[in-house]
Amino acid sequence: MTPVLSDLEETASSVFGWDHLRSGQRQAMQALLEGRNVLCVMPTGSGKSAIYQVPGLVIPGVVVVISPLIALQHDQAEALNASAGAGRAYVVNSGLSRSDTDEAWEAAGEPDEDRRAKFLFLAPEQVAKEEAAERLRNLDVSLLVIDEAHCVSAWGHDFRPDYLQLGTLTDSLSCPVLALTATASAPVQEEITGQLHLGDPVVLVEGFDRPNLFLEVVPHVQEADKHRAVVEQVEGLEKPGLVYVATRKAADTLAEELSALGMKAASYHSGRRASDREEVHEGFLAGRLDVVVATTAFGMGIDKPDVRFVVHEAVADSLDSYYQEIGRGGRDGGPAAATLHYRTEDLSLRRFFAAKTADRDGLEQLFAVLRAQERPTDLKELRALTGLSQRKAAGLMNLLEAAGAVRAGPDGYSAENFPPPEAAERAVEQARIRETIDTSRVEMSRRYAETRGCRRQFLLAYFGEEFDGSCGHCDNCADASSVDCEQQPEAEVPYAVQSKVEHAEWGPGTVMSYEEGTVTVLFETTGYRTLSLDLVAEKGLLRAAG
DNA sequence: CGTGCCGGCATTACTGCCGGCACGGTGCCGTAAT
Repeated sequence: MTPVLSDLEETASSVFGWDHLRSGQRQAMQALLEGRNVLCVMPTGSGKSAIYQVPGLVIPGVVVVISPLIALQHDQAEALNASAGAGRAYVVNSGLSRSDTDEAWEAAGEPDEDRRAKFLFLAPEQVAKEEAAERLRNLDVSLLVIDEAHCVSAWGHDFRPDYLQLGTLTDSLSCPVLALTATASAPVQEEITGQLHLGDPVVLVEGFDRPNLFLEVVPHVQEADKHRAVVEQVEGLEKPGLVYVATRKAADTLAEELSALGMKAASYHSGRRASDREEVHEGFLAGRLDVVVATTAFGMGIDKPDVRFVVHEAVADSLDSYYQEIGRGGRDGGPAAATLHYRTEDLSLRRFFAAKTADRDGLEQLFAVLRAQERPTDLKELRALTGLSQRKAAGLMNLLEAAGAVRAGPDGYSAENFPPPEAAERAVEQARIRETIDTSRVEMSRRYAETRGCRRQFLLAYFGEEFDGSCGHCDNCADASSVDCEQQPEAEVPYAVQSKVEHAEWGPGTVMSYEEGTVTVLFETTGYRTLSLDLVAEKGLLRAAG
């Protein structure tokens, strides 16, 4: 018997104690019951997890959740195991003993529905292993969930290449797929659904605007002055709050300084011991800390309502990251400050991190080995033949695939008919395109920091949302002498926002926003570019496309 | 690309300045040494 909406509401109420489901949650669950793939872009704290937890209990089979951090997986599994009737939840990762791992897989494969594990949490690196993929294919999987799905786009290209291998997994399972994230601009949404092979997905996006965040940018010339300003601001602000810095060392130093001033401050970054990180995380959530000074490592899994400020001592690498980070402020709806202390020099570190150097020899070697195979070959076999690590092999293969030099099929990869040097060259070109795009994302951070217009309007335009007039709640709007905080008149807009255009040199792109006589377009191969509207009109630089 | 640390040197002060150079962010995994 096919479950219906009333079954979901009944389960939500009896198991989790939620008396009614929000409309977004209901729509997503309904679509999953109909067997559709779903991408949900909804703020943290809006009950995203319910979207898989409730249907998971209603539909027979196992819910497989791909989640980026093991610590997060444990928290989620524990929470599920703590609610009576929620079914058993297991995690599988490298930290488990052989017997614990076997126990989890056996519980998930248990034929008796009543005794079967309902939830299985894994990192993408687990499912990239052929052994685990095989085990998954043999399970009765009711739903595949990709949690924190923006990681596909943010990390898949280099840091954690196994994220881009998840498309193979979605292809091999016949269940619906649910991708969840709190923040994703339109191009990031497209990349998620594309990379995960979500054919014809239902995309549910909830409003991005956070009107209670006061957006502010404070420009500085000298590093020392900027640092002093951060310390002074944080000292004066209502606690608790977060400070984001660019380096581990800066996190430690600033946390010490703030502590010396009498604040309960701690640093958080990946260089600290796991136990210390856990203590900081817990301490912040429990209200034992006033301030956490952190690198980008801190954030996922932080759902604390009363964060009163998110101060940045350096620009973020993109507005996607920035919005994610400031979005941790003011979740209770109360006022919160989102202040960026800005120096143009800080952009160089972000550009440095955006730089990618592809391993041409490695690409050529991997491609040559694949081309010598007579039948499709999976990554495990190719690793055995080349001696490459999983991470390295996956990274190279992602580039070759993006370059169209290899094809992924159900039984593995096959090489197109290119000479290896040409395949490598095309893949190197893909890495170059990626670098250009990432650098242009840094450039959008710069434009946000330097805009004299309404910052809320700028941010929302970046995320593809229209916003009429000025917000009255950013530094530029609050400043009466500010030159321009008004919406551009509609008449001056030659192409609609989100419409497709084409540039003679830069190829196809999507119109993102208009500001102060310019138009910003996201081009597929060169990233964000801002053009003067006068020049566009005069030289006919853009034309409407498909 | 920019920062900050280091050694060297000049200084005539228990400091200051300069040039050169290393380093900089996110987390899985699995294996080896304790």
